Amino acid sequence: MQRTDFSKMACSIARTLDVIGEPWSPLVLRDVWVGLTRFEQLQADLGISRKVLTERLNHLVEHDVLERRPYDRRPRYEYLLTEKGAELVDLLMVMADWGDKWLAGEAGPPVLYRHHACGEVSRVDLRCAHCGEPMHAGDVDPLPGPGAAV
Amino acid sequence: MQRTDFSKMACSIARTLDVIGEPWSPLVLRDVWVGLTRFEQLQADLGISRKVLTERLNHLVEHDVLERRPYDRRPRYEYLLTEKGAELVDLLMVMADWGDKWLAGEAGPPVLYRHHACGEVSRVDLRCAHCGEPMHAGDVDPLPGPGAAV
DNA sequence: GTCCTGGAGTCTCTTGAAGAAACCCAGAAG
DNA sequence: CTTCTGGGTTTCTTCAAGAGACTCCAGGAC
Repeated sequence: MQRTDFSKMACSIARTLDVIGEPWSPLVLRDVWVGLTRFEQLQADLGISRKVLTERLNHLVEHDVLERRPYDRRPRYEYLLTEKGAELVDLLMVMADWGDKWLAGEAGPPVLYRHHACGEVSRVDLRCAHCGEPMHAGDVDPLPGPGAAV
Repeated sequence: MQRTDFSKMACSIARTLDVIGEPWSPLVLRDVWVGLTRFEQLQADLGISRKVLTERLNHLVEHDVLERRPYDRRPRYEYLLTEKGAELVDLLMVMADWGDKWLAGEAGPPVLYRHHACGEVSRVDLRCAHCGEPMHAGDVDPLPGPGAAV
């Protein structure tokens, strides 16, 4: 694929893609989130090639999204979400929400989310951290920030 | 790449990836969002190969995320966000937010977002659509939904 | 000790996608 | 009638993804 290096771009979207933009990476993260934390489990669940799974796991560990931890004396490891990784799962929830709305079809969403705080099956809602009002793509103006390109 | 077909999986994350998971697609969407709507503009800004740009644009149009529209009598077209596409930009904002927090480094975020409603530079916040409390990956339990696999 | 098993990778080979860059086509300008 | 410009298409090369066999290591059975 001769992948372009997104990490150097002055764009947080591109930089994020550099971490989880490769094929399978988000699904690996989802699986770890729901408790499939071992190599064999991930390989079986995703049907991904072992070589690519190895590469993805290493990449995610390098970027401090997953932590590789022995779970037994033998060469047995499991992969756990770091704090950085857990916040990426927020992104996955938003992704799932869009898919639920636009791609689920007749059958309805394959997965529902029960919110601990209220106990209800609910959806995620994007709000302004400052005023609390809804904040969507059309509700904002992008402006150059301190880290903008020269 | 012999890309795996994510669209058949009973997972809204995988299905969403089928629409914008290919390399460059999110960046194409971002560019269209900020007003780079024409083939030449996109190609110049991203430095993407023309062939791949053609493929991505066609794919996004097929999936009703972008709309291809003539802007002159001649063979001149521009690409615009549909409603479905605009909601994908919400996802990009969350992606940018994560990148701002974890990958921006010394310089700070390259782009800031001013919220129309309050006029402040702000960040996006994930809340429960039901109770309004914060809703993050650790605050929910996933359960099988109506469209779950058999 | 020797054998067996299971987890966690590595290696090899083939196919196909990404990149680069040249080429093509329609309509307008001169 | 030639040139220019936007919007692609074509060709060719390189490199990543997929498939699946093979390896390595530790512990337990014998």
